[in-house]
Formats: sequence, structure tokens, C-alpha cells
Amino acid sequence: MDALTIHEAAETTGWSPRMLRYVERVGLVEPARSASGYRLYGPAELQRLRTLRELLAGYDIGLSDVAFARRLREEAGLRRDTEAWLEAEAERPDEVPAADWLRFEQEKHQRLLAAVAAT
Amino acid sequence: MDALTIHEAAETTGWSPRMLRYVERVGLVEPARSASGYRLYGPAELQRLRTLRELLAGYDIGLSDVAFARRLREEAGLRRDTEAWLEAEAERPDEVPAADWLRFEQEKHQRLLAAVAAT
DNA sequence: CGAACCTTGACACAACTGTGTCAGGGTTCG
DNA sequence: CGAACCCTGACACAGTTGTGTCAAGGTTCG
Repeated sequence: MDALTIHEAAETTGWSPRMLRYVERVGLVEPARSASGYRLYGPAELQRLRTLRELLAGYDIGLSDVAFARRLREEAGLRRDTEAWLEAEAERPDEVPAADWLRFEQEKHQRLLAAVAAT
Repeated sequence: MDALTIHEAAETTGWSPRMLRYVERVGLVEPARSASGYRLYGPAELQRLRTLRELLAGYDIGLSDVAFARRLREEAGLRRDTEAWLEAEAERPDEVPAADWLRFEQEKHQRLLAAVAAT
């Protein structure tokens, strides 16, 4: 009984009904349905919609960004390869002389081992 | 001496010169410049461009996704809030009775503590 | 010097994201 | 029953991403 229809949910979350349908299609907040197909937003969905709004506005990101973040957390391969690519960028503190390249890699591995051993 | 111009780099990486400039503008691979302003792609940039191509094609993602992943790794607040939002979705193994909500939270915290203690 | 390459800037276009609005047709409830 | 609401589908439009291409002007090098 504590489930709101789409217009009511829109009212209390700040989204428009149109956008609630869109958010659903993107797969971020999928409300239950009544027997006749009406969307039913429960307390959990309402809260998620509110925090989602804050998240998007707070960092100026889009629904597709959040969707991608979810892929990152769910697909291990994607996360691994993306991290690896970004890591290659971060690990070069700006133009290491070519000859130091190998040593740099080795030191990185040693740092990793040390970090693990320290736990 | 081992730096390629934009057309040569395009040739060996599979990108078009146009796209190399675009990738640069997005901020993912920024080559050095010669005195007269020509882009100079060294071995490191060439490798990054090749792996970037594989990454995008392999998971059907875009440059903006990789750029967002970088924001995630660099902005702690963004990462924290995004993770928190996604976590809320994951932690509900499908319709927990309303009364179990609090217990669920507590168990999550205990799981976290247990995981830390186990190291 | 002149061909071949580089630079930036702009026009163009498809596809996707984000929103609004309207149409045709079912549902709810006083 | 009828007003008020819901549903899906579609037309529209602005902004972003991804690419190509062309123009005007500098650089390189045989």
C-alpha cells in the first residue's frame, strides 16, 4: 500500500514522470508493476531516485556514467583491463628516461609485494 | 628520433589522424610536440593507443567511458558516492521484507568487519 | 623551390543522451 | 459513468560523441 504511482513518485523525487520511465529503461531504477501494469514505486525506489539525483547533480555526470560504473563493478575483465590502461598512465610520473623503464616496472612490483606483506 | 608524426602514428595504431587529435582533446593520449608544434608520438604513446583501441573494441565502450573511469580513480568523493549508490542496489538480494532492513545493514557491517579481521 | 606533411578551425552527419509533449487506448475510483 | 490517471509509441529538439573532409596557412626536406 505504501507504493506510489509514477506521478506521485515524480512529485517526491524531483524527477519528471518522463524521466522516471527513462531511468527505468536505462536500467538504474526499475519499479515493481501492479497487476494492470502500473509502475509502483516503494520507499526503496524513492530513496534511490533521490540519491541518484544528488549523485548526478553533485558531480555533473550522466545516467550513462552510472551505468558504466555498474558495468565496471560487475564485469571483472572490463574492470581489470580499464584499470590496467589507466594504471599505465598513472605510473609514469612524467617522462621517465627510457632506460629506467624496466627498473620502474620492477619497483612497482616490489611495492605491490611489500604492500601485501605488510597486512 | 624514435617519435612518429601523426600520420605515421595513425598507420601503426589503426586510428585515423583525425581521431588521434580527438583522443588528444579528450585527454587520453597527449603526445609531445616538436618546436614547430608537430605532434610527436613515442613508443609509449603508440602502445597506449593500441591498447586503448583493444579496450574500446573489446568491451564496446567509448572514450568518454574511459575518461569517466579515470575520474572515478582520481576523485575519491565521486568514487565513494557512486560505489555507495551501486552498493545499495547490490545489497538487496531481491525484496527483503521491510522488517529485515535493519538486520540486513547490521549483517553487512559484520561481514565487513570479519573480512578485515581475516587478513 | 615545391611536393608532402603538419596545424587549427569549421562544416557535416549519424548515433546516443536527455527531455517534453501528444496520441490512442486501458485502469481506478468517487 | 466520467474525470483523472497509467501505459506504450512516436515526433521533436538540443547537446555530446565519433568521424570525415576541406580550407588557409606554416614546416620539412630532397
